[in-house]
Amino acid sequence: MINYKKEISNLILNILSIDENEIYENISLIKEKDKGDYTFPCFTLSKKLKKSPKEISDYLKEKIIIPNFIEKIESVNGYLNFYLNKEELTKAVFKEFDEKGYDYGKSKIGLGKTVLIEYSSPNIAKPFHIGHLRTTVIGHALYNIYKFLGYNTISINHLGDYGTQFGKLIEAYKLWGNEYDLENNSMDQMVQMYVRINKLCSEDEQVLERCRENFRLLESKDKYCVEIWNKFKTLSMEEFKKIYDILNINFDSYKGEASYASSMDEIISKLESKGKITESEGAKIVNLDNEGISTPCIVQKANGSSIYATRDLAAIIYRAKTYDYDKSIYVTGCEQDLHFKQIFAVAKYLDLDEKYINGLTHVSYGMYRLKEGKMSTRQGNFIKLEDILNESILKAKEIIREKNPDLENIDDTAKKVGIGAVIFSDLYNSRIKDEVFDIDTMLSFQGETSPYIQYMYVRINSIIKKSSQNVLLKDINYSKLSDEQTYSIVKLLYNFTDIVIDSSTKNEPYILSRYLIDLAKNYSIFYNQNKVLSDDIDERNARLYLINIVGNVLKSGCELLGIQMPDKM
RNA sequence: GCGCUCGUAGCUCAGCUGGAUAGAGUGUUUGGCUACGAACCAAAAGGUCAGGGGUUCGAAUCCCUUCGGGCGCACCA
Repeated sequence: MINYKKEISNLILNILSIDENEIYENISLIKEKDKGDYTFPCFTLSKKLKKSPKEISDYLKEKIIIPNFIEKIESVNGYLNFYLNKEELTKAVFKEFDEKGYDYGKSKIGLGKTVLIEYSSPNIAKPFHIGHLRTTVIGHALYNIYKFLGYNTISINHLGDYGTQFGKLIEAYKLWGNEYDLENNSMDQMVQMYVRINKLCSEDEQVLERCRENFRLLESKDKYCVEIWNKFKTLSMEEFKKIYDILNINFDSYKGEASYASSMDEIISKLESKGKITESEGAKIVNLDNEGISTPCIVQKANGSSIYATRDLAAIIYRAKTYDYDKSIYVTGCEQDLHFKQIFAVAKYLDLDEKYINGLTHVSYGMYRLKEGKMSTRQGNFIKLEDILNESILKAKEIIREKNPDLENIDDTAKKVGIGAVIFSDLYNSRIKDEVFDIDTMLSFQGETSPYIQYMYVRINSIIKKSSQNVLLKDINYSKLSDEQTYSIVKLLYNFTDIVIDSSTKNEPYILSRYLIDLAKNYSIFYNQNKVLSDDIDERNARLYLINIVGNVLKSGCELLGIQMPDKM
């Protein structure tokens, strides 16, 4: 479709010989109503041209020859405001939809580029709690978004299947293995063991030492330790699969931390050959003062076993070789900010192509906190995600029973609505904000929520169904689409791709979430003021075509967020 | 103590690569279902953009500073 910003900047460039970028960057969308669509503020040119902003904008208004896609230009107090030709814009949007259908909005800007997204990455033998929701839904949304833009996208579940925590579990199993029935309710049992051993560790330093030793044994392939480790791993994966099935998520790779441990020696020797390693209290560390990071990075523990930083470094090398990535995104909580700063800095010393270093991106997000305080698996203080999801589905079911008792396949719909609400509530704000976990907000189905969007979608659906018409582009009489509500919708539809691109460059799904609310809201206003199935055939056709595009964008947008669209609700 | 980060309406948050009168939702008050679904729409009230200073034609947005919250700071991940 036509790029208005670019076209408008060309119009100005034809008159003034000024750096193209300076013009282009200054052109922006107008937020206020009735002031036009795009504006070019002339203030920055004022000094350069030694004229007042108003003189410049007046001059430009006189000089610019108005092309077809512009309706009019106004000069207001130094702002040069452009009003688009509504019919031309509507035609462009409709034509695009006619050509692409459900693929409307898809882009090819990512073609030939590979993006890795590491997300979710739960820890084996620990419950999938509400704190894992953010990485999971943000990562999944980004995965879909990059894919939509044409990137070769690979999702990686970097399972937390290694580390001292397993030494702890092994120790717990040694001590009390016969007290727990791991065959039934395995996750709950494992968690109880984990909480119990952590309590003991905090009371008795010697127990903690034994746990570290267990992990060292595991890493050196001690048969007994490996056996227990595998047992925990298998049981945990079954549990995680249940969650991923509910959320409809698959990963391209489940390669966990353990698989990188064997590369530790290679990393250490490479760093040593560069003279980057120093010993401190028996451990091997990399000093990062030169990188502006005052905390050094430990790459090998005093007892010789590996540490997560080393395994993450090994993963970088592996992924560079295996995937030849252009961008490698890590979706984790902000408490790991320092960790990623450190390993991204150390990675510079590993002889990797600069492309791989520059592509490393940490996408961090704020903490979920409980009203009662911080969540901690170690202390057994957490909310299971599964419980939240089930509660939300149940609530959706109740509301459907009340509002639409005759609906068929209630279960399937309740799932789409209930799960959607949980996902959406997590994707509606910028990542960095801390969130106090509030079940009522999360399970709210009114206002700025996914059920709102879904509701608009199903209403569109039933109108289209009732019309039993398939309107063709050639039958559209554009003069029937000249009202303000329609134009607001058309402009939003035009912006869809830009919104998705913006979400990807900022790695912020909320930009898309808010756009979908905006579109749904504008549709609702339109719906309340205009009868779609009008007696005027032209009007009816035009409106049917319009709302069909709205429905498609709402659906594909929601699917990008990982939210499924019901046909009825 | 040092580093990172956040502070906008009663509450939850947009707006932050500077641009026109700071916006939503929710809650409160009020109005609207015999048009295509009221999980909706309309209206009212609600603001010292944490405080102070600076840069600028112009600051919620950039810089400095104070205060307050969160996170991190060596063998957990």
